[in-house]
Amino acid sequence: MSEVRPTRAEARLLQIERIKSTSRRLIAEKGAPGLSLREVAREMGVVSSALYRYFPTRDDLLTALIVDAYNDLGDFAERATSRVPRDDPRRQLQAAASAIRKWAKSNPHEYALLYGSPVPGYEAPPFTVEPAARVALVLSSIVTDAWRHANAEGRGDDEGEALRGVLERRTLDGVMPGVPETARVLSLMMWSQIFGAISFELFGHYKGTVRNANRFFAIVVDETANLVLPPDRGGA
Amino acid sequence: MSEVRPTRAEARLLQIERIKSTSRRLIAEKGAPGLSLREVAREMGVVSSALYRYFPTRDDLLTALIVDAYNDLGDFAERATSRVPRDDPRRQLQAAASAIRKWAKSNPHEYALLYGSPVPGYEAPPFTVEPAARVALVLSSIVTDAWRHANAEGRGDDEGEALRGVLERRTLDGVMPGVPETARVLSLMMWSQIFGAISFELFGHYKGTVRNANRFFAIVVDETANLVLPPDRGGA
DNA sequence: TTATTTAAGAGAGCACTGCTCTCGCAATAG
DNA sequence: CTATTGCGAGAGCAGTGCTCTCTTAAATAA
Repeated sequence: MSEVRPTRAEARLLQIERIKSTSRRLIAEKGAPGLSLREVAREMGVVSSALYRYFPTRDDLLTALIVDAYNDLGDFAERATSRVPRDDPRRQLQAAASAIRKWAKSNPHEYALLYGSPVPGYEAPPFTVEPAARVALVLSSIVTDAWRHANAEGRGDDEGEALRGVLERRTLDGVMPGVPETARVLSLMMWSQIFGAISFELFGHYKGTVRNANRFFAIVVDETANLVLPPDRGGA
Repeated sequence: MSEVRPTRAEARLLQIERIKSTSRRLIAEKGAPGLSLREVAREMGVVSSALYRYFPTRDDLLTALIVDAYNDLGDFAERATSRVPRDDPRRQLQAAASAIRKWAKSNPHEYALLYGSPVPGYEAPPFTVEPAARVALVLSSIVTDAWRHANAEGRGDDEGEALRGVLERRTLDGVMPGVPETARVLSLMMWSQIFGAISFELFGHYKGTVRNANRFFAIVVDETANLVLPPDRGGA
């Protein structure tokens, strides 16, 4: 009979989920900085102090939402990538980038929470790092796979030599094995380029200059793909 | 004798300047979202309601600070560019980009105010557009000058043909006359690339991947310069 | 100069915020 | 059955943006 009425632990998880979902709703309406615990409580028909049983502070609630959002975006990008055949890394990059942009445009306030100004004084807890890295992982593994299958070489090893010390070794050796140093550096560049373009579009900086944002973004992704992908031999 | 004691209009401008400078100081310490009118007033030894004689609302004060910051950044980038000989557009781009990055790292909270998440519900007043465009103008005129002096052609006109309709015509025709459509599009790409890289660095997204941010940024700028500058004929 | 209009700061007050604390009630554990 | 623990309610504190009224002083008009 412990199923008709939820046990205490179940009820707790359920309530946490309810808090997060109404918070997400309010953020979608008014943005994350304006999220008010009291309003969340009001929406739930509960008094504000009750929320502190679940999240000791407003920042903790925001952190939980950030982690969820990172995972949501990561899932979305992963699924979009996996729908493209592995032997077409260029189209995989396009799919991943488009998915990221689509997610951003569907969840602009959550995107701003992840990639906009960090809250001053807010230090991201360590457990947010891994979910945050998932999107970057999607992009970097496309590049890694492409190089693995191409068996090609970088732009010249003297250039690779000149890049010694630019990147952290330990983190990237595990993620992008066998990729020439040049392509690794350019992958990070691609990463910030994609998010930079999305942020500029979403935050209104393109107003007055870019007319067709879809096509502009496609060009941006294609150009950066030229930089990071191995030179194809005879392909289309 | 109307100089020992300032006239009313002078005193007003002086007080406005005092409000903005203490606001800037507080923003530098705690970030723009946490800026409190009451704290500004307290710091000035004045009661909070007095500030409303000068700025009808908190957003208006922030807008004034944003305009000042855009102009400050624009000046800074312009001066840095002008210190480089006109016949070396690559070094001009590097100088401009480095200046932007330096300004951002010296004024991180103001940078976040300009290029981070827009305040939800905050619509940038029209008079902020021109100061905001100044930095972009610095970059685009370097590219424009380079193409003018090179007298070169784009990457092929079929490609330029394919780009029809991507950009707004009127605004860009006045700013980048004589530059092939491809280079125009890539200039906007460079713009968002530079700011994307700076934002990622400043907002902590490179933690764990980029080790030497200075060198990484130099590489990013150099690579984007390859895209936007006309192919040089025989130069170093 | 005198009278009048105008600008500016002081201070009280309203509705809101995050957060703390105490108090009861109900579900769980021993 | 009793003791413990978890949770919601409610009051309260210090802070916020913003409005309103009152008083004083400066600029302007007569």
